[in-house]
Amino acid sequence: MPITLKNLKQTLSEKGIRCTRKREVILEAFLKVGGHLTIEELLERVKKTDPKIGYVTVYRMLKLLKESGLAHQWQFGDGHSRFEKATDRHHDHLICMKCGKIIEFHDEQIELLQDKVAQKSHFQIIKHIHEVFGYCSKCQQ
Amino acid sequence: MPITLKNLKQTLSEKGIRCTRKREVILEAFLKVGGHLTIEELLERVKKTDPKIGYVTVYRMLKLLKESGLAHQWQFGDGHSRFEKATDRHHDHLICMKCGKIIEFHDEQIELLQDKVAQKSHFQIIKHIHEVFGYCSKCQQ
DNA sequence: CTTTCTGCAAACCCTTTGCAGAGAA
DNA sequence: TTCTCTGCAAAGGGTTTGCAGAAAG
Repeated sequence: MPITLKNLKQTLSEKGIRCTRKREVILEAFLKVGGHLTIEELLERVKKTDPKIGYVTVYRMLKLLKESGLAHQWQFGDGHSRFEKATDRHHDHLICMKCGKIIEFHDEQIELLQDKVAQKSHFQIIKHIHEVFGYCSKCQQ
Repeated sequence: MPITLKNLKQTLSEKGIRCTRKREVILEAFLKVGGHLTIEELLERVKKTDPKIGYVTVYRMLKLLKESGLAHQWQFGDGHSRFEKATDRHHDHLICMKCGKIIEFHDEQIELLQDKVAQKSHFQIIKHIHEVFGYCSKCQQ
């Protein structure tokens, strides 16, 4: 079941969370863009529809989505939280250190090996970050 | 070649970094403790030898070690930087989200598959982060 | 002496919260 | 009306820096 604006709104309403116009705008932007967004990045998109929406409203909306299990929060270590739709198929990234291009990848074999490693230590995996930094084809010298 | 206090000091001196008594104390503590230390944790150890050493001095020492390639800095997402002695061998981490335990792992096959993924996109790898979050054997219910 | 270190305090930067007015039900 | 939302401004919490005095070379 893909997350649509409609059923997302319903899920929220069932939890007694009001769906204001501003929250709709934030939801729409969040669903449309996809990927791992910082609060600032989402705010920027959202402002194109309604420039009066502020940082705090986006922040609180993402917090609600996270608490409702509809979004995941990531910390990649650059000091910015990143949020991702909960039902996005898991993927990792190749990140170009020069132009910032992001290439998504998913390798089932890597995931399986990772599971094996965890099993060896009786470790229960909840989530993982696998980010590869370097230079994309255009930025290599 | 294991990192000893002696050759560490030499490496630093070659870079024109002064080795004061306070820095020696910090170095000794850093080498002795091992593991993944936050600045506060290292400061606590260091204060047992010289209570007059402050947070900033530890902070700047770790920054120097990192810039000299003698320590690695990690961000595990709890808002605290963690520092680790540089080792010859690359490794990644299983991180317990409850007790904070850190299990190191290295899997050559994963690295090879990662190389393959990058090759497919003509991507030149410089470094990567592969952090697995979940619950260690003791923290599972 | 000259240059680099050190500690304090303050600046930073992102996140989080208190509060009064705005908006939904 | 009554409740929740929203935005501002300010507080938090860890990291980073400016500066004057201390210490190394």
